[in-house]
Amino acid sequence: MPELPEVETICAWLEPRLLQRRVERVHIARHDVCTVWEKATSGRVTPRQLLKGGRVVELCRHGKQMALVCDDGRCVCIQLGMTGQMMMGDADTGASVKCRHVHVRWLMNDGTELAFRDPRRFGGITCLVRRSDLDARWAELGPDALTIRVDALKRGAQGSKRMVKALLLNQRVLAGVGNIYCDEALFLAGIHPETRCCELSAEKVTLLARTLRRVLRGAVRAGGSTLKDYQKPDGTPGIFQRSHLVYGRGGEPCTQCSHELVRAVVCQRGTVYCPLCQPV
DNA sequence: CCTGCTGCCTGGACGC
DNA sequence: TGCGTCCAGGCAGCAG
Repeated sequence: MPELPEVETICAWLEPRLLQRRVERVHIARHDVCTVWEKATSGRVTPRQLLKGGRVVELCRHGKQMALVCDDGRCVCIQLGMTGQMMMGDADTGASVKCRHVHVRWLMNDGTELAFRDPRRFGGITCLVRRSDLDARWAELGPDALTIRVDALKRGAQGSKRMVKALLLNQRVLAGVGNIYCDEALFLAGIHPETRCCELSAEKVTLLARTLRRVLRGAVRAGGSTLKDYQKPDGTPGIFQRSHLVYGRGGEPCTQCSHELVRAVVCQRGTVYCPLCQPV
């Protein structure tokens, strides 16, 4: 599932292939995956709202969201949800042509095609009219997790009785962390996922911020984690899944102490941790 | 403010 | 081979 490192990898791959290209045509196979920012559902989204005729001047990311920005300020903000993919290739022979669940295609003026595919449709596309709308949308999220600072994390944790896992997964506190990197960071920081935020020492919060940045940076370097659906826009996988220490390893021995890793449900999410290395 | 629950959605795994 | 069932989980919305 795409979290911050996967989206960052996708953006980095797409940027040189999209910048300065013009969107010649937009094909919308499913209108219901598209919404217009701060507009009540007033009919179907138009190709123009999806950047038709615009020149791409910027690709950016905040947390798990990515956006294409055109020279006239129009933007599309893309959330990949659980199973969303961006595919890019030749408009006639690229992989997306014969794929199911491709909901939107952008045909560029150089004969390439960008496609949004999302079998389970937990993701979606938001159209924005001005570049400043994108800033407004992203201002509702917390700071980007890749560069999270200790004081921002402290503010979220201070005096809060919620569990630290809930804190890390809350995109308004910290943007970009999902279930995988949450569990990985908590393991490496030696923090039990059910620890109440107010019980965390200042040292632990500092360690957690540093660990989050380290885990996410490492995952970006590895091109993200490919479990099932995620792939880079050219179809190649990431390799960070090989580095997972707890995620998907319930029942296996802990890499640090050999004790059996526990799988439990925390915050309604499947959660894996080491009961010895991550004491309550 | 917080937690916990539901619903959205498909594909893969598994049991029979 | 083909059913039925369960599970994965990001996020919005709602009740308590």
